[in-house]
Amino acid sequence: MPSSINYREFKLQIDALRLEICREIYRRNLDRIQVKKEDVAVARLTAIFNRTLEISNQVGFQAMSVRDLSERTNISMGALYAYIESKDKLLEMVLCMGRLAAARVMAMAPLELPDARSQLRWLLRAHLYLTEAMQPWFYFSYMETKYFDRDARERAIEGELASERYFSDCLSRGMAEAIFRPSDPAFTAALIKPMLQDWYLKPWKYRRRQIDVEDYAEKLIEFVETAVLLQPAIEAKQVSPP
Amino acid sequence: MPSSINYREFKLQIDALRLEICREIYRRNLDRIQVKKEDVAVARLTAIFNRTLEISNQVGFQAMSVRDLSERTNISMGALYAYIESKDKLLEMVLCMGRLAAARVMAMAPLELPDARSQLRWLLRAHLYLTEAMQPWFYFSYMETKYFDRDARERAIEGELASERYFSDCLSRGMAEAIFRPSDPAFTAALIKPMLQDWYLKPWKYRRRQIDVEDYAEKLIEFVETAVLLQPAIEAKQVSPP
DNA sequence: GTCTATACAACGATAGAC
DNA sequence: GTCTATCGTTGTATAGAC
Repeated sequence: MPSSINYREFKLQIDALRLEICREIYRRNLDRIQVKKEDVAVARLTAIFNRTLEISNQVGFQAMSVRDLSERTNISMGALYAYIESKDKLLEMVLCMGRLAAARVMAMAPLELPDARSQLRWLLRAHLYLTEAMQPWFYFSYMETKYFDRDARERAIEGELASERYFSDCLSRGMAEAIFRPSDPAFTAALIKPMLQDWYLKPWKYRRRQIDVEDYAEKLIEFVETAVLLQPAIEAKQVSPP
Repeated sequence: MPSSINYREFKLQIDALRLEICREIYRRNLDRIQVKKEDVAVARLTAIFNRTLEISNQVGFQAMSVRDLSERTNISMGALYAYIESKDKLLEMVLCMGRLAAARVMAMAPLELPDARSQLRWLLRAHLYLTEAMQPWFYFSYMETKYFDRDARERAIEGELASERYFSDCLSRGMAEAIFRPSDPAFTAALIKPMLQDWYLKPWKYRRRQIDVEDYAEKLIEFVETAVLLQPAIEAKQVSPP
């Protein structure tokens, strides 16, 4: 992935990735899934995952009955259980799908960025674009974490902390390069995280205000850089009133 | 409330407020509550509300069975229903409690603060202290909003937007006073909000790092002021490595 | 591989004794 | 004002016909 990213291109890569990942999940769970025709199974599994996120993000995973899921996917109760074994295992597979996607995207990072500032920009953009492309999954994961079993909950928390570490490392680097203001990098990273999460947690707010991912990315970068750079950009753009 | 606030004092005021508010909720719902001895009823209602938040924040409001609540409050199913009429009405009362508290606290704001900078500081502190003192309610309200009925959901969203308006107005004021950097005040306010919310949404993270409300308030104020002030404080404190 | 029909547990809520 | 016992409903999951 080039260091300057454009959402449209990014989205194409993600969409390709997703098909691949659903196929991988099917293969990983061959013992639990009764349906043996791979193409049939992968297609229906994908639909099942998407509907699960859809319904859960409206009424919650607990409140989503398997009957609901059966109706919305047009798969009968009996057939559905040939794919998912149980509601708990369904959750497990859905979570696995997002984790795989996130890992693959981070692996797309350019190995060396010239300085901490461009690295910070890349991190912010990549985070926003990924969570935009897979908004339902990230929203789901955030809102349902507390209902997960211990193992899944710990993985989710580890994910949160790991992504903070990317930022905290980048901030340390910028301080070492003497282009970032001295501060507590772990804490600053902890402040940046919720601003990134707001994008996928309250999509209604930004849709209403007609702000898209790229607008959000640009403005967030401006805000964070002003707080973090030793010499923030002088170009103080005058904003016209609404 | 003085313009410089201390959490300990703030907490005392909130605790007094809460008893008052539970009594008011009892009186508002006299027709629905079968128990007529006010002191008995208010005491038990308070316990019911607290346990409801406790259980819901672990397993979710939907998954909390009234039986669970009955066991944890040591009130039998029959008796419980003499207080709450239905699970839905219980939710309504719990939400009402928090809304009343938030409104009363905002009414505590000092009428005139000398400049936008001290107003911004007051707003940040008041928000953090209130949500710390009533963390279970704010966590609950955030996580359960999407399950509310239309009316309650709209109220919750209105609350979010209203609190953003406080910040956006303050930012506009600061720009007019020529002490804040020119920028889009609504968007900056939208970025500040999730940093405030992180405090009550991920208490585990800050407990783990031994950061209390006052630490958080101070550091957040520093971060926001650096991003927002035209001439940020020069005192770039060197942070000793951990 | 998919369907309909059904088993069994847990839910919100209420009746009636005390 | 509080309890125990019970109602009808809805949930997850499965059996067996096709």
